[in-house]
Amino acid sequence: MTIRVYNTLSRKKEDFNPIEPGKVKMYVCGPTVYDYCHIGHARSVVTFDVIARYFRYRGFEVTYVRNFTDVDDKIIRRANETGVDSREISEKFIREFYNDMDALNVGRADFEPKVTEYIEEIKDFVLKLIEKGNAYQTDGDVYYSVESFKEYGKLSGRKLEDMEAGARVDIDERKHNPFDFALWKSSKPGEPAWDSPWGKGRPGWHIECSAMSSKLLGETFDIHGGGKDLIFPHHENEIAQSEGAYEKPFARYWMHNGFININQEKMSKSLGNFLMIKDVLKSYHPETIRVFLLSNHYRSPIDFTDKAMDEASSGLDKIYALLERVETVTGMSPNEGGDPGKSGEYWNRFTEAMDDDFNTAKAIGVLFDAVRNINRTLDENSERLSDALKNTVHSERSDIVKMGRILGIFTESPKVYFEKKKRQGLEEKSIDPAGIDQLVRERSEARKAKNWARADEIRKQLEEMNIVLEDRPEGTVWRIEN
RNA sequence: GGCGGCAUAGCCAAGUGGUAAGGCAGCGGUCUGCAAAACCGCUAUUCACCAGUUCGAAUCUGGUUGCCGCCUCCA
Repeated sequence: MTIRVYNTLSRKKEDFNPIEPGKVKMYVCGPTVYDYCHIGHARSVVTFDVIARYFRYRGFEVTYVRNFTDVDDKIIRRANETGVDSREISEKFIREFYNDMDALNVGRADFEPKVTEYIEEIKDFVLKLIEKGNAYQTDGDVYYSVESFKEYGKLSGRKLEDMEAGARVDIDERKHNPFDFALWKSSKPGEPAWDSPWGKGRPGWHIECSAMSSKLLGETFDIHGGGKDLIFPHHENEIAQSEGAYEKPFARYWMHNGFININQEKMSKSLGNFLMIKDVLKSYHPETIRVFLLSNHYRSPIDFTDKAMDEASSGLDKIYALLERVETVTGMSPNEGGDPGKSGEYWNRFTEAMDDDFNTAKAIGVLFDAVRNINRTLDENSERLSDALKNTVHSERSDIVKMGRILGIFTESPKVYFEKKKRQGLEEKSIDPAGIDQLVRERSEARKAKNWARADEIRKQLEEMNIVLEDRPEGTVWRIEN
């Protein structure tokens, strides 16, 4: 079974055929580090994290590159606004990026290049484009001539003529065509600058990805990804640069993730509704965020709402509860299972879903099917679980754990997961757990004495505090409702 | 103005020619002192609307309506 990938370039799903059999080389545009990461960054990074994980589990040798843009107008602007050195700003927000992404259990890419580390390569690239007649110098700036690349617009489906009609483009007399873009920008005093044949300056926005990808992955590589908004102009311009310079296809498959809305509104500066990852993490378990993100197909828009997050949270609780149940009933240790050699029915269905353009939404449906099936088996055999059924349960649980490894969830033991969740809920609602425990003890005494009236009274009292009790054979446990 | 996307039950959502996954919520049941959790059953003869292609369409074609994105260095 081959993996199918939706290619923005052809606007179709295609069979994935790597350049080198068994190897995947992918480049994903990372953040410009001038602020904290918002939930939209999380979607992009988590999406491609899962894709890279899945390729690896499917036996591919993956080389994954995700860059940091650490020289950029926005960083400089932030530096000017705050009086902080631009280098300090970029370093700070790279640290913050790692804080957020580590929390979200995002794996590191194989290469995480920064623009400032590739200045020489970038200058060479610009020189090459000038030599080939794709770029021209004017004052201390170098521009790419879009008219020199006859396929300009092939990714975004635009034509230069069409765009000129209604677009609002800055009129710059020095440009041959309004859509020409900067490869190298001369610097003002105090701005980050490097010596170059064109004077002191810095790279333009698009050139870094062309330069770094060719250095790390080659002139042609398999997958190039990023957010939908990057299709134009960023990725269009990368194609113009790289194919202009090397005269061969740049990336074979272009993958773009959709956007996140907040309560049906686009995140925007004017609305001031940018939702930062670090803030979402205050209210929700990181795996809840992953489940939320992966519950929709990566190309569809998704709407971030408290309700959607609560639903994701309930779903995750249900699965962790099942894992805990299996652990209790069969004595299977928390991290046991996930044997890659063995594959059960659910695992097979899961890979079918993932093979189809990484359909994590469908894959999560399979996950819930597996959960229900194990619960059913355990319910129907609550008296005694035969060895044969025990093996079935083990195998199905093993499938679930394997799926979790791809999706980047179930990394905690159920016990720790529920404890963490409880702690977070207590903090948010400022509830004192000792008081709850006291009431629960009192209720247990009442129950022992068959004083049901008192027991129910306490249950009711706790219910009003959003505390739900569960009387299990081994004792009463409580949890906070969302 | 140009380009593109989307419209599936109360809500979220998968499904690109073969007769509607899954989750949340709701109702009924099993279990329970009562609950909770779990499980079982029920909840879209129907996929925005109209026409067409086809033995057969949510899925393809044309049109209509509605929503959204990009064309502003916002993932």
